[in-house]
Parts: sequence; structure tokens; C-alpha cells
Amino acid sequence: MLDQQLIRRQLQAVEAGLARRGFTLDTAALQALEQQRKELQQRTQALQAQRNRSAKRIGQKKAAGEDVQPLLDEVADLGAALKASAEELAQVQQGLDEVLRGLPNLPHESVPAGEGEADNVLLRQWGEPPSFAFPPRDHVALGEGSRLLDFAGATKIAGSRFVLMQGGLARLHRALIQFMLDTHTEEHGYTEVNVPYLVNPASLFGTGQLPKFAGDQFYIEKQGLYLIPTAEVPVTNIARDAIIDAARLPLRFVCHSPCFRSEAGAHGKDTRGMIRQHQFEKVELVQLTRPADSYALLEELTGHAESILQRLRLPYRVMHLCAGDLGFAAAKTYDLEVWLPGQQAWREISSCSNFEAFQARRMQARWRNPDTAKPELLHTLNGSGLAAGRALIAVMENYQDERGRIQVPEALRPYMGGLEWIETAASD
RNA sequence: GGAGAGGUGGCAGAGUGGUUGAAUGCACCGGUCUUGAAAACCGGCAUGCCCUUGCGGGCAUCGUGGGUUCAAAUCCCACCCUCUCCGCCA
Repeated sequence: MLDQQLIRRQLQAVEAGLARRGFTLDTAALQALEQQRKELQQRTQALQAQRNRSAKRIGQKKAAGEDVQPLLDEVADLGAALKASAEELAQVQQGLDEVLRGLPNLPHESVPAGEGEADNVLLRQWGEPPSFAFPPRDHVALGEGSRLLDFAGATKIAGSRFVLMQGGLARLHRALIQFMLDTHTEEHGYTEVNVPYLVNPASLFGTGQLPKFAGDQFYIEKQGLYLIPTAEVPVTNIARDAIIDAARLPLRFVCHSPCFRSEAGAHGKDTRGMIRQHQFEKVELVQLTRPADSYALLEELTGHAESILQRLRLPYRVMHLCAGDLGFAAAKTYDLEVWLPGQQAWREISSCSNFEAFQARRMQARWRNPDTAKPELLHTLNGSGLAAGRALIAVMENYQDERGRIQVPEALRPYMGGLEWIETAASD
């Protein structure tokens, strides 16, 4: 949510900022609503003040044993007028809230201009796409035929957009997750957390998935709970309705969790393989910080995610998302894209964002500023470090040999009992 | 699932219809004292919004939403959550 003060006082700047990301703000309608709100609020409050004054006088007279009937007559029709005014105000307020809750975050000034994916800016590349002496297979070709990657099996159990993994590949997937968790906790200073995978609507509202993206979520109607689309939701909400002691900042959490996305199965895009699934696993990095530190920490957090790719020796590049490609809540985002030889393409494997106070305002997540002794909104950041399913694909495709075997990256061997090669059906 | 108790400021905890936005303690901030610190003492200390150049004034908020009343933290209804006991259970 944006700062209401900012919207009232610098509407043109807000309009311009939102326009950068392709969002058209109807300033005339907003101003009209705001004007109505102001008038109704003043009228309502004046009536309330009158009621309060009368009530107080009645109390005093009653205590003194005086006749209060004249005063009671005086306020006889105040109640109805107040009620009407208050109801009208509530209605306008609700309309205003709906507009405000639907506004995306303002892009940070450093965010490049642009309308979509094609306008994102390449910041740097690490490593080179490997050259193979044979046509590299994609992960589906490598996994199918064996039980390692079984799409048909998952379809029988759950439906399309799920996958079933077995044997060495299931273990490699787990190894990736453990390797990431260990690296982030032991070397990057994160605290590992384990969280609920079902969350209430308030939590999803806090991080910005509700109300606008309700359709993307899996919803359990009976209990009114949602399956998390990312660990960002439960982890960031740790700070909801809390005031964090300044000495504890920044809070750094790392969390492995499954992620559930309903829209992932939309027809058309990425229908092959396990690029886009209803369920996948991810190791998520979340930081809660003082506002002054948040941009420096975004660089740091992005570096933490990059270090996983480097240790796995997977070639990747860092893209600075343009204003038009930013997510709803983000002020600035770096995407990490890993090279997939089977697709001959760079594919997103991590997205690292600074949300500034956008989420914190929705969550009322605050810290006590020692300089002012007042509670102030935190800044929140997060990034994948990394998406496990896609990391698995990247390892499969980048580490394949001519026979279709998959070499286990050195960094993962301690987690694989020293295993060096995984045999696939393709290698038979 | 059944029975009971309870949700008040950063925390603890008073407050059962009328100058209560809320006693008191702790924590925190400023000061006095002290070589310094502690202790003691003095003062300050919720959040959001509206009006105002400013001083200042007003409104709302005691789990959430309704209701009763001139007046609600306090009474009534519904819901949510927490705790204790019983049942069930990985």
C-alpha cells in the first residue's frame, strides 16, 4: 500500500511514478473521492463532537441531581443525523480503500524505463553457456523413460502440472535444498525458519497477494486458509503487527518450503516439463530492515542468491527489471536467470526485490527508531535462494554427458553420499 | 469435538455505564545528584486521522463486527483468537 499522505500531497508525482510501470491512475476520480471523504469526515466529526459534549453535560447535571430533560430533548434527533452521516462516510471510505489497495508500488528511481520483459536491462553475466559435443537434451528427455522424473505418474495422483521424482533425482533435489540452507545459515548469516504452509487472508493481504491476486492462490474453503504461493508470505508476516527492537535489525530469515500456484497451469506457456508447476519447492531469503539500509541489503541479498549458482558452477545473468515488468509490491527487482542448455535459453531462477514500506504498511510491521523513540515502518526484502525445482533442471541440463548421465556438482556430493554420477534412462 | 477461563498501551496489570485515552509498576527518553556508573529523585512517554501558518483544538481506537443508550473498555448478540481440563490423534 502506498502512503496516503504522499497520495494527498504529491498526487502528480504518484501518478507519474505509477505511469512508469504502465499503471494509469485516475487522479480526477481519486481527488473527487478524497474531497467527498474530507467533507463527510469533517461533518461527521463535528456531529460526534456535539454528541460528546452533550453527553458529558448530561452526566454532570445528573450527578448534581439537576433536571436533564431539556438537554435530552436537545439531542433527540442528533443520533439519526450522525448515523446517516457516518454511513455515508463509511461508504466513501470503502471506495477509497478499494482504490488504494489496488495501487501497485512506485518504482525506485534507479529502475530503468520500459514496458515489459524485453526492456529489462542486463547487468552482468557469470560463467559461459557450456558447449557440448552432442545435442544437449532437456530435462524431460533426460528424466523420462525412467522413474526419475514421472509426469504421467503425478497426473494420475493429482492432475497435470505436478511431477513425481524418484531415486537419485529426488535425492539430488533434497541435496540442493540442504546445500542452500546450510550455505545461507552458515555463511550469510540467516536464521532458518520453518513455517505454516497454510495462511490466513490477513497474511496474504500483508505481502500483497490479496485482494488482487486471489485467483492465483489455492484456497481451502472449509477453514478459510490459503496454501502459500511462496515462503515470503508466512516469513514476512512474522513481523506483522509487531514493533521490532532496533538492535535486532536487520532480521534475516531463510526458509525452505513448498509453494503452491494455481495459475501456473495456465495454457500456452511452458507446457513442457517442470518449469511451471502447481507445486514446487524453494529456499527463500527474507530480510526486514531499517529503511536507510534496504537498498544496500538488496545488493547483498542478490549476491547471496548468486553465490549458490556460482558454487554450483551454473552460468547465469542478472537482469534489472524495468518499471513495466515489476511485480505489484516491488519497488526494485533483480532477476537471476540460469542457462538451460536443453532450451538454449536463460530462465528465471530467482527474483530479488526491495518492497520498501509497501508490505510493511499493509502488515503494520514496524521498528522503534531510537532517534525518535517512535515506531516506524520497516522495509521488507526477499529473494529466492533458489527455486529448487528449477535449480534441479539447471543441474540436469548443464551437467549431462553424451550418454545422458548427470554428473553431481562437487558442492552437492557431500549431500549425496559422495555420489558422482546419476544414471538416467537416456543413458541405457 | 465437549467443558471452563480470558483477550486493555512496548510489557505486566487495574478498571463493570458518565470529566477514563485509560490507575499502578516495569521498560524507554530527558534532567538533578555523582569523578564516572548504579541507586534515588524530578519530568516526559500510545496510534491513526481531521482542522490550524503557528499556538492549539477535534474525532476514532481497550480482539473483530453489530446492537442498546443522551453517554460503552464497562451492558447485549455474533464471530475470531489464546489458555486450562476431557476426548481424538501423526
